[in-house]
Amino acid sequence: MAQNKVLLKDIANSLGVSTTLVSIVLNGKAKQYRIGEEIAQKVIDAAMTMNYSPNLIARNLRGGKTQLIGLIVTDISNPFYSAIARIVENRANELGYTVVFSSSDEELKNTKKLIEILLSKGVDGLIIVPCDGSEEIIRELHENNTPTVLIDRNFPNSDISFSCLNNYRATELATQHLIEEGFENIALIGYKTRMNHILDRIKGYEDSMKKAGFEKYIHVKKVNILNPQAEVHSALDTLIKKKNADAVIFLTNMLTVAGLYSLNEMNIKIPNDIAVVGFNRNDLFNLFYSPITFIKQPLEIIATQAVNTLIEKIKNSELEIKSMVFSEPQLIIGASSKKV
Amino acid sequence: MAQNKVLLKDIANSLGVSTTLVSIVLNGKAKQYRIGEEIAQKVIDAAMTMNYSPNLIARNLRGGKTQLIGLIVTDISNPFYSAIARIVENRANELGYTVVFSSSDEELKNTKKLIEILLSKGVDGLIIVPCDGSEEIIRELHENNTPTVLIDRNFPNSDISFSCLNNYRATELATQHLIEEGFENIALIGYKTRMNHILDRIKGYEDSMKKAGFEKYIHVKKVNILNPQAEVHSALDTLIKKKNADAVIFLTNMLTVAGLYSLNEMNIKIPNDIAVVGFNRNDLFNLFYSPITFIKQPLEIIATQAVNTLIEKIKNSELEIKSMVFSEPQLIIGASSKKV
DNA sequence: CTGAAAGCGCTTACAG
DNA sequence: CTGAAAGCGCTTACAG
Repeated sequence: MAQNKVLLKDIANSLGVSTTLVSIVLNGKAKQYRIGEEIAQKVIDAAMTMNYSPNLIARNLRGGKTQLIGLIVTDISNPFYSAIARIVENRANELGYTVVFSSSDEELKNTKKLIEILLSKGVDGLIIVPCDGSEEIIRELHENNTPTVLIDRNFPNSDISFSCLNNYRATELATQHLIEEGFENIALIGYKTRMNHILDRIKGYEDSMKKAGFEKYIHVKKVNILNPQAEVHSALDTLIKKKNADAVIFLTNMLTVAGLYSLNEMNIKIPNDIAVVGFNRNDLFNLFYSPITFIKQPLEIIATQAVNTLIEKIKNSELEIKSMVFSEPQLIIGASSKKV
Repeated sequence: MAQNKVLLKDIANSLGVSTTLVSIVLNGKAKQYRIGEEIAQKVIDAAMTMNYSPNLIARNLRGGKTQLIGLIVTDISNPFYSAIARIVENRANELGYTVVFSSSDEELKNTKKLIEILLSKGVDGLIIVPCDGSEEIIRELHENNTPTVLIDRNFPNSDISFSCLNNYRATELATQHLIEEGFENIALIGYKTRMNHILDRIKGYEDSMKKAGFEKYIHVKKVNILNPQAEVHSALDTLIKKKNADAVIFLTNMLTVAGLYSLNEMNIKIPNDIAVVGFNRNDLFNLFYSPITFIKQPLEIIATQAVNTLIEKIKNSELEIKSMVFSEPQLIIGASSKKV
């Protein structure tokens, strides 16, 4: 790399000392090795004036660490994941790490390939939003002692650390709120998937409906996670026209946006014709003609926690660190879920 | 790094040949060095079965490349930049590269630090959204022969390659459209900056106003790029109440969103009280009660072009590749700019 | 056609 | 207190 031409050797030569000495001083181990104060200071000054910056590649070769962590999300251009990415970046930087990101598009084969690529680039560990079917390959990672933390989604009955939302509680909050507002025929739109985060959200809804005695109104529509627009549209059409739903909960940010497009198109008014609860904050929700009630995830906590756990694992590879954190959701109430 | 314990040496030993031989074969230089076909095949087979994957760190130390490129945006959680990041990622992957991203928050000192970090991680080149005041340090990069391409913004009178929008044309389109619709007192809200992309956008507007004989209606408000909300609010207040503006053009995505929040708060109706043209696509614009007319950037082209140029530079470091591309904007017309 | 050896820039036992 | 030397895993002249 064209830059950073100043080497340890250069500053050693200029001072007439060994590179060992310089390396020790610059790594802050002068005291430990009882290096003379004056000479230590001279080294530090020289490094400053010569604008020395160490070649991390070389340093890593020797120690086996790159201070690089890999982040695999499903799509970095999804605002939910880019918000997470930003927090991961900030926290990683604070701890001296740099982030390599990549998008799996919810595909197992992409996830597999990205893991391989990131490992060959020498990342010290991985933060992964796992896609459907990825449990096996992620377990292998874990068994190979590659520090790994799941984010946003988790595998139940697994030893892999994760940081995600208390998903059951999220829909419980939403459903109970709608019931309190006087809605009864409350429907739900989620994804077709075996992933736990969605299943938990569905369960939180179903249990709340049952508890209120609304079993008969339980309607769960599952759409394809890739390109949901068309299926969301027909699901809404059925729910409104056939099932007489008076409220609908969307299980993700993308589903909520897709739903709002459809409702606008169908000329269905919120909350007069149907009440809406969405997932994850979005400027759109606040500025919509009927501000959308939504489940807010504590992203800052979720993402920071994931990074903290990962780096703890990286630094203490001999320890079996197992951190499973569910963070609490919050319901932000707007006009979209108010009875009129 | 727990994985990939298989070394070049291991496969050399298992075959009773030298690491040199293995290295050559695995780098596809068997023909070039006229290695025996059978032995070459044996090496390849062994590498496969032993699941060898090279230590890129070591390879890079030797003077090779990391196939890693750095992307510095101002904020990865800004939907505009995360959209770019995704396209950069896709194109880079297609070409065998992986992306390390980071956010500068428009701060020169962050940009500087990030460049240093990314270089010390061994990236082969950089794609940068330059912030105000960063011309000097980026020129240094360029002079040090670090492959560098600017994206979204450019420096005029500079030899640094870039891929960005034809910014002058963007506001020319917007202003002419508003004028054709019958608006006259058209204001503009941009950032306080010396950066060229904003200056060009201002100029495109001013020239169009002059050409239409509306010099007297030229109002350019510049707000602080960090935390623009409060300043946008007071700018709009002045423009509407003091200057009687009948239309306003926002120069970025974030400014447009901030403007919509303010207009809602002030209970100003679009387009009845004021017409609006925004910048960059956003679900919000489409779903707003009065769908927002906006300038659409050909992001796919802009980002792909940046990656192509960067990788061309990386691969042909002896060539002086200078690629300066302005892509054409498109005006997507909604209800927000229609005369009522 | 193939191998021994040097070297990338750094860190860290090991001596003294 | 300080330095000579080995080694991290790989590539690439240089020999033969």
